Amino acid sequence: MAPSAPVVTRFAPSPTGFLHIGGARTALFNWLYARRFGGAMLLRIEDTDRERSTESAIAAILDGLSWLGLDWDGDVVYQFARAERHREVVETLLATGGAYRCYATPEELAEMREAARREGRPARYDGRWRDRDPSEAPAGAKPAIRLRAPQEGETVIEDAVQGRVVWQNKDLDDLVLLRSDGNPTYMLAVVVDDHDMGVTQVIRGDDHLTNAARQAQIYQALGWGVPRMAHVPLIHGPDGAKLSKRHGALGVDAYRELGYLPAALRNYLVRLGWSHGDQEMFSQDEMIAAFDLGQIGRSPARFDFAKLENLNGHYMRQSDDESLVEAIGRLLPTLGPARGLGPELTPALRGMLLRSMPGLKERAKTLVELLDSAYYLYAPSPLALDAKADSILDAAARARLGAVRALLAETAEWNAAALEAAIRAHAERTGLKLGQIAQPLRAAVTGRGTSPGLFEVMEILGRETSLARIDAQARTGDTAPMNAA
RNA sequence: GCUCCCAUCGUCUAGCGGUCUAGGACGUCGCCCUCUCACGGCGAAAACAGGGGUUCGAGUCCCCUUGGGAGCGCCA
Repeated sequence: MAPSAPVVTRFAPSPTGFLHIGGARTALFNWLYARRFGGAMLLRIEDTDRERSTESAIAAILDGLSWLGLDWDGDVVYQFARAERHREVVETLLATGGAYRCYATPEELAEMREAARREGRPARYDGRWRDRDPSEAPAGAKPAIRLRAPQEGETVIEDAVQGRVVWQNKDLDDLVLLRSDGNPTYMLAVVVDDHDMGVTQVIRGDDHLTNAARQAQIYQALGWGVPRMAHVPLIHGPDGAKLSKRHGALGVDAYRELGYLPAALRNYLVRLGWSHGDQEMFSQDEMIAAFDLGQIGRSPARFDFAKLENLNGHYMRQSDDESLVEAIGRLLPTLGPARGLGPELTPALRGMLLRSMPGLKERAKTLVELLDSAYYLYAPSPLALDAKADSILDAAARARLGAVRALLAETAEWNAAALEAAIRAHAERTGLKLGQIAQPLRAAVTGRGTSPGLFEVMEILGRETSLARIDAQARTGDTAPMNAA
């Protein structure tokens, strides 16, 4: 259903850490909904917790959104900067009787909760200052300001995802709007900011569902309209438990370093909790055209790396060679050192990578795998053999290598077609299977048991390097195979 | 403990009372292709949590049980 008024959504992370995967999906949903209906997505940083908010977290969130390709409209709103306005709103509430001063001490509050729990009652503030005369206020004590919430009737949220959710007002207590130190609480700040920013549709994690009820009461006290709500189930780890750092609660920057493409992550995320019939693959435009709140599921989804990898492989195969080489280049500062590579691609390596990319990208699921599978292009000399290559190169294989070496050296044209023709002819002559010759050659030339097509590899490596590597393995007896150091 | 939410293959999901002997995707397992590994193609195993209702008819609606999850701060 298309909203009647212009749509305004917002993504409102608190900058106490990186942009995690659940936040990324929430941002994506907000972004898609705004784009779908020609509206705007605003970005608000909820930095009212001065202790835990950091500049680096803000930077990480902004970077993460940009990397994912999610842009926001207008300037970033910083919630802390709006504290004055929040206090002003509380003043009006105090004036109309919608709020009152509460002098209960933290000790009293703790006692209240403990007693409630002991007696099996819901833990809530008992309203002891709700109707007390201000003259009874302890001298010099700074009060917190609480909402005078309705005590009868019910509070209802018509949620686009969860449906109609009802709370009995007797189960909800008088929440704090302004702390005794004069700072606004989150509950108040969200309401005022969403209202002032003209937010028409709130889309957020369903850990906020119960907050929605309390916020609705604030809206009502203020005489403001409540925005439409959509509470999206959280993402769980593979074990069904809450996402932890071990399995998926990584920052989006970590996914970047793991070698995932933004397009793949977007596609994976959009299908986590949302569906459009049987469609699995979505270009950015397709997502926007198809997205709506009604197709979001109500049950939590588990994060599955295997599916993300599959999707990533798909998007890599789809990518043009040039952009994959660029993507590897951007990852080199973090991936290079461990692989004996500098922070930048040398022109020579870049060239070989580009020529090899059609064969390479077919076989890798991530950019990291892509770089590792190209090992033979940048391997230092002497080439290290992995276990598989080592086992392929037994005495018989090395002997065959010797025979093939001379024949390869004689081929006039060093290109894939000519090399293949020469080897095939040799196989036919000797009655060997192609694999009996190709596998030892592959092991000698790449140091691995698997690689892109052998003849393309040899063409790109060039005559000199290829023959040198074959020589290193063909000579038996006096030269031991080099094992990975 | 209290309040609220949820429940289809291992995983993501389609299904919005009859077209469901439940469909797709990932993963898994076979086979084909093949110089290896991938890709691709073909095929297989794999689910409506349990119990009551409602209805001519229930995966689809209602209730209970069980099992998950979230929230219960002068955190956000």
